[in-house]
Amino acid sequence: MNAPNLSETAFSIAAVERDTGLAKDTLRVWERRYGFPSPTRDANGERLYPADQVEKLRMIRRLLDHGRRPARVVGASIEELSAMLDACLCPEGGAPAGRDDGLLQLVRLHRSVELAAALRQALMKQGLQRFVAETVAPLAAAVGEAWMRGEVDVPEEHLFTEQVQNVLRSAIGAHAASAGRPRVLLTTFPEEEHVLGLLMAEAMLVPEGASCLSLGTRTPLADIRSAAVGGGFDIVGLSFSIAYPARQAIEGLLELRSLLPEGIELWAGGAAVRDKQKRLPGIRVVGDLEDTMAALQEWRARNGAEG
Amino acid sequence: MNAPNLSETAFSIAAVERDTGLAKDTLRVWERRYGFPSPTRDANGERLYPADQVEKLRMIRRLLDHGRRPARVVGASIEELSAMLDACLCPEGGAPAGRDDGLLQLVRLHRSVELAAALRQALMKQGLQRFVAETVAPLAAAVGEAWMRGEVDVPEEHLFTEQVQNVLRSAIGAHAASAGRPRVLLTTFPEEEHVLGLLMAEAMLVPEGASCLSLGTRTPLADIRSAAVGGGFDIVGLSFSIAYPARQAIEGLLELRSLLPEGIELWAGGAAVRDKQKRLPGIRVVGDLEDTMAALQEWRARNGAEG
DNA sequence: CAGACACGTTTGTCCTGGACAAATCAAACT
DNA sequence: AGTTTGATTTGTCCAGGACAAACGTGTCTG
Repeated sequence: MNAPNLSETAFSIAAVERDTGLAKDTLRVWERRYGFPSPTRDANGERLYPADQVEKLRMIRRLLDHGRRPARVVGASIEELSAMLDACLCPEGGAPAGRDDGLLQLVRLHRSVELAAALRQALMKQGLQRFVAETVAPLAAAVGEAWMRGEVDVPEEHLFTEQVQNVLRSAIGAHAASAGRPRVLLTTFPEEEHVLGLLMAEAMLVPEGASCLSLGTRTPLADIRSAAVGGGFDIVGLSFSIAYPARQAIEGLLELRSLLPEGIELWAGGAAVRDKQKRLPGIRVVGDLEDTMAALQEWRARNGAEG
Repeated sequence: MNAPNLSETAFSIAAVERDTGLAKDTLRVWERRYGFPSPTRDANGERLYPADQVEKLRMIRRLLDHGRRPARVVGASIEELSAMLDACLCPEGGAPAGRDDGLLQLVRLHRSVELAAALRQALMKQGLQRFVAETVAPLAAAVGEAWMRGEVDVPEEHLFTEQVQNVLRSAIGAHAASAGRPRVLLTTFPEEEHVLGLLMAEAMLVPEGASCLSLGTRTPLADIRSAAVGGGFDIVGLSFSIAYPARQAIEGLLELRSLLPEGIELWAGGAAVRDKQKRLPGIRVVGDLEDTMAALQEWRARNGAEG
């Protein structure tokens, strides 16, 4: 009695917007067009979404992030959605997690203390760069896949991000602040809030003697420009998660490119820009973490003689 | 020519919502009622907000966060708004920044390397808890004030947050993971993305032997509940920045209180809930960082004998 | 056969103008 | 001084229409 039955609680349209990330307008227009969701109404005629419909909406959201289109997923049954989520992932490799299954299990089971210990141990054993490339990146991919499947939820994803952040920030901070070149400014666009990509990039570059400054996530374009120009940076690095719309990434990158002086390079990495190099003239698309190192070598080859 | 004149750029209603935190509905209803903002229209009849109006909206937003009411601020001139902002801040202490002026200057001037060094030095000198209470918290307040006055902008605020985060996460990570009581789960509500409050709380509690787990920001209510229950936590701690609407904080806290079993305490801290204790029965409002320690002592007095 | 172009469809976001409940303020009252 | 009552302010919700950008598909070309 103290804990209300979750199956009976219902959510306002504002609550659903924040829990699913679907705009109020979108929720209303789906109802009009597809007949789903079909919320009840309170005494004042306002929508009340039952918990199971909210859950279904969250599954739909995940499928949309993977490129499905609404007409094919809004209105499908729970079972069909579940099947689609499986189909989204299976073809891309039978056992994608591999040796990191242990860590993924720790995330799943909320074993935060053990997770932190295991991460630190791996860091000690591998060194920062290999730790990022061989442990953190695959684990992040595995968590992302499990998230897509609905096997991990918000708290697990947060737990994972927090623990990795703790370890990486400590490790990066342990390096003496370098005055070396290139000077790299790292951040994301205003709609992107995933920070791990930035930290992984920083962790790869700092041991090489580059001088990195991360502004964290969600920096407006104009502010990226002024920070880069005012701070005397050689390179601006942007990170994009898989949820970031590719179209928006390209548009934003081209605009930023036109804002920046030619002397400052623009690098972009992450799932949203992979394989988009040809549509991004004047921008260095960094395919993966190893490619980051290659890009750094190239920069030094270009600028070493003159700089 | 290469850099478009900022005074000529204009923003869509969605961009203004993102930059000011004012909902689209609110922007439209203000225009209808107060005649401000008064955006132009594009070829398609959609609102286009000039940059100076967006700037004014940001000032208005700051005043609303400080308790002013819309009728008195929407429609005032820039000069009047500026005067109100000064009046908001001056009475609360002539020289609020004091000894941290030096650090604030480093933030203002983007001296990231010096800032990081100064923070680490202060940490070494003061120890973690005093560092948080005497250096980080006043500096955060000073940055917040400067933000309110418009003297610092997005990049400075990000720079500050990142550097403090680096130092605090390193320091917290340096403590051996404790198995002690109480076990505290720290996070924020979905609309709140400021993380420093959580880190400061964690930095105060961990040296006392409490066992803290931070889930980071933006955790849905239902997930807070399941993480708290499943993880065997004694206390759930929520952090609210000054920008968080007090009404929404109270509503959310009461709802979460009803979701949590009685055995788990609920603590709330931050500007948005200060002095709201009487409206929050069953919830411990933590006034400031010292009060966090007091609350911890109280918990141990209550639970030490039996637990 | 890869890639560029044109065309119909899908889809998210914006619009107007009305409505109302919750929050707040002001005044009268124990 | 604190509480109750009534008037006003204010944010959010609703309906239903509109449209441009994104997308899928088929066609043509080198």
